[in-house]
Amino acid sequence: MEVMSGSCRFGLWFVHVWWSGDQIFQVVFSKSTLNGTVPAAFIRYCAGKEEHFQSMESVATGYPTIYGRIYQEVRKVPYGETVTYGEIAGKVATSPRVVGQAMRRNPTPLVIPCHRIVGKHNFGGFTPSPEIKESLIVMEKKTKDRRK
DNA sequence: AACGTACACTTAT
DNA sequence: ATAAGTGTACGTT
Repeated sequence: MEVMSGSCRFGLWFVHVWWSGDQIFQVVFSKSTLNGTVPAAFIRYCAGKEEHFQSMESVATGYPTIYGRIYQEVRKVPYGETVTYGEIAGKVATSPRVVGQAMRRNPTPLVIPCHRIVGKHNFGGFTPSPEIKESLIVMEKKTKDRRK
């Protein structure tokens, strides 16, 4: 199938998505828009709905390296919650630092919710900007609380 | 192929 | 506050 691309709004940012069917190849945050459509799940998520991207699959979880297993673990952390780099590291028998690197190179944020991974003593980073990470966490917490 | 460096971390001084 | 330990990727020999 042909690979599609497009973007949708998230706050001051746009999220660009390259996908084909339920395969997600890449998602990047950008200040500028990009013509085309994105899967409905992204639109729902950006609108503040609780969205688990359950039906989507990221190419990254299939990586044959340790990154693949890290991404699979990260996918399991639930909407509105956060875990530490160290906890993920423990599950796949590697060091927290490696988890950090895997997050930095994550080709598909949101589908693989790297924004829910924080440091034990600090917030951790996010590319292109930690502000995004923070607003994602805040947004998720808010919608989760609203559900109660 | 080897080597050095850079990290979105953690734990112990 | 600082240093040492850590694993992987990546650029440069």
